[in-house]
Amino acid sequence: MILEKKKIFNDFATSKGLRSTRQRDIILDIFLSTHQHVSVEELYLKIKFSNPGIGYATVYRTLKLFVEAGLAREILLHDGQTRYEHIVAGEHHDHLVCTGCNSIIEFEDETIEKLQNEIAARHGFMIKSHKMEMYGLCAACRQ
Amino acid sequence: MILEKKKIFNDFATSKGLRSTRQRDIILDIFLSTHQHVSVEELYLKIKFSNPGIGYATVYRTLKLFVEAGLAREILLHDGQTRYEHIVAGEHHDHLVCTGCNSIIEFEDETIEKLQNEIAARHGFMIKSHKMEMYGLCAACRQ
DNA sequence: TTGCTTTTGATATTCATTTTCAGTTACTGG
DNA sequence: CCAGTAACTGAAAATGAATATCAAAAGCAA
Ligand SMILES: [Mn+2]
Ligand SMILES: [Mn+2]
Ligand SMILES: [Zn+2]
Ligand SMILES: [Zn+2]
Repeated sequence: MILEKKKIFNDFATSKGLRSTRQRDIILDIFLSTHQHVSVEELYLKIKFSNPGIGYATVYRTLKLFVEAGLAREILLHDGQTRYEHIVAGEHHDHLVCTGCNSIIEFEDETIEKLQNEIAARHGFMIKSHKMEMYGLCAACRQ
Repeated sequence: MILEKKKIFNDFATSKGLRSTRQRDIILDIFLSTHQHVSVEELYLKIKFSNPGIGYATVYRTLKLFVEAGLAREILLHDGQTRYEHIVAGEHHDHLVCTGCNSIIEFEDETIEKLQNEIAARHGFMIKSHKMEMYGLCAACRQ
């Protein structure tokens, strides 16, 4: 799994003529070791802990490369922090975001995805990406 | 329609103990005269034109009041600008956003809304709001 | 190694939005 | 109608996430 993702990134880097650097390896390792929906800040702090030398800008730059490489997806919720999550091949999900405890529930719904495509088709629109988020209170936060 | 919205805001203001000010009246008038999806910047410039004295902060503050009053909805697309649109009672729509020409197509889909509620219910989640946007190219921009 | 190019990290900058605060204005009740 | 008081305003400063800058460092091909 992890080796596979590293290979994907290396192949991407090669095809783009990017150099192999210690920083990118470290950032990828640590990104792959995180759970879903890490903010840049969180990831930066985690990296900083074991690798104090790595700069903020490099983390930002590298995460964008992961997105380009198809390893990560950018998640913009309503807290002004960009988050990243792992892309699992052939899988897509959307989010229920609890405004009480900031937890995120993931869900998949084939029917909705299909309806989205129909709506787009009806308007002659070509979808490149979509976002669907529901904000509210999770079971625990409803007391 | 416009008078009705003004009444909604006045009632809201009264219920909250807010004072009636010239600035809020002007900003509401001009907001009501705009079309969908105005950015704060756009609205500010429009206001500035006829009322040079009104400050940026007041526009920001007042738009948030409109949201609270149920007159406006905040729209966060992915261009770093917060936009506001009019809320029409008993109506809800989502957006197709063209990344080519920045146009926005609105659509309603009862089935999707129903499915969203079912998903939320299944997770014991209480929805307060949701956002659904599809990004891509509109018919014109596909050439 | 050499030489060239990319990459990095510290720092400065940007840009939307929020906060601050002193002066102004709206309401209350006498 | 006025005075007192609390809310409101606008200019400017502050914030905070993200990006740009640029000199030094590192990767790579020969
Ligand atoms: Mn997710
Ligand atoms: Mn709309
Ligand atoms: Zn919760
Ligand atoms: Zn278009």
